[in-house]
Amino acid sequence: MILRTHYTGDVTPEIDGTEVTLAGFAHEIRNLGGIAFLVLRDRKGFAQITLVKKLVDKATFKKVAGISRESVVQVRGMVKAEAKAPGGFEILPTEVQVLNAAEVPLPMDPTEKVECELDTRLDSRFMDIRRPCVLAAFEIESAVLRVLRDYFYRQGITEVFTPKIVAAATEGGTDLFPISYFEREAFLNQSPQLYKQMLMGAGMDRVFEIGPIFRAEEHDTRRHLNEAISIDIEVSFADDKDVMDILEGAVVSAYQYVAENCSRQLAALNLDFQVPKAPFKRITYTEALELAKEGRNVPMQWGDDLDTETERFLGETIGEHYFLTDWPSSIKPYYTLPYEDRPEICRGFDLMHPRMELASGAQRVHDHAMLVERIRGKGLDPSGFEFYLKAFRYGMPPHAGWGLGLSRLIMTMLKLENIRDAVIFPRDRRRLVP
RNA sequence: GUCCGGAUGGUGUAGUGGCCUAUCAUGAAAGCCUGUCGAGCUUUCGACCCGGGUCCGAAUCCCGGUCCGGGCGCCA
Repeated sequence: MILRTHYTGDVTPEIDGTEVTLAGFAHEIRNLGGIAFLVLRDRKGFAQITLVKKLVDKATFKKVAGISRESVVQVRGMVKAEAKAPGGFEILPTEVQVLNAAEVPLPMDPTEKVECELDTRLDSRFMDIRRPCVLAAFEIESAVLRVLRDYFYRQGITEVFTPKIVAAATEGGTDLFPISYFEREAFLNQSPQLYKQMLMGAGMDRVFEIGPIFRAEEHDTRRHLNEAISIDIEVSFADDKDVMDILEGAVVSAYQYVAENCSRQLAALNLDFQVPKAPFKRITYTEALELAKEGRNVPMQWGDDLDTETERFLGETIGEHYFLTDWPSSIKPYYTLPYEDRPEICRGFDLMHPRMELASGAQRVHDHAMLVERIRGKGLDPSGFEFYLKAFRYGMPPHAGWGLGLSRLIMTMLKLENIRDAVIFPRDRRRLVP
């Protein structure tokens, strides 16, 4: 049996006289002597429970006055429209139950009277998420996932899951987490890349996956974590330009849906929310390098990866989402297809937000011989990729795809300072608990 | 990994060799109070990251460690 009839957010002055049962947390208790107020909080807002000493029995008044903050309470009572109360209504209780008392002192203050450091918040994340502005980000994340799935299904893309426990440690340069797999060593996968490409060879034609990726890099920044959720797609008989259109559409749909459906959460975050306009600017790597050289006077060679400072400069200069295209083949992975007439550049692209990279993708190499050659060219041994290469020998359609970091999308969308604010239980170099 | 900064009640902070028996806010405990909405008022409680050193004297200076924040690097 559900222990509430209404969420606080569903109660309005218009239902004056209705009996409701609310359940949630004791946000604050203010006892003024002859009158006491209990503010009950649930995920949709607050409700003021008003106890007038003369009107409620002595035991109830005393019990409410003694409730510790953040205890779980259930309140049955009458809705009364009341201009003096926050939200224009209050609840006159007939019954107040403490379902589970909270210990004191609290590990942090969910009412936000006192600031709290991120590390302290993460140590008590369950309590941190009781704060409306923290909860709002995760509710928006859920909305984004919902609309993206919807967007993919509308385009006839099939949702799949690929393994997170893998044998290959030879995919590329990044560090993998080794794990013990019965009598063998295995690894946590850093990307579904090879698997979603194999599914193109399987004739699934268009697939997407939303799932975790693991990177053992010892990076230590506000925009990297060692466990992240990646939104990946792969599309057959499509090129880089086609999947860039899909990516741009995905990002705009996400913003659009949030703007239309998450006003309460956006208000909790106090955001001035703008939906980006498609089409996004597309500039080539070479153009970006020129722009950076002109604007910043920093020695950068063609073929260097763009450093953080250059990325930031480009972001400030362009000021909105943009694609960086036509990268040097040397700094993109082996599966990125080089231009036929100019093999020094390739059909790889990054989707950039002014603050950081959000996604990267490419038209892929689908020719077996070229793929083997490209793997060798990166100093890797093709024999380690046999399970993958096999799919390229029996009919592999031309294909393209991308991977988008969910938390970075949310972080930039909601102007969060730290990626840890966009992940419920983040995993970084130091944090393994909770 | 590296550079810079930091660690003081449950939480957030003040403090730059003696004035620290450590500031303020929040919190907690007790009391007063009938319209609070960060309620108000009174009383009380609660802290110098760990180890070593310098000094008559260390929260404060030095060394080592641990942890944290920010920048960069790394991030096929």
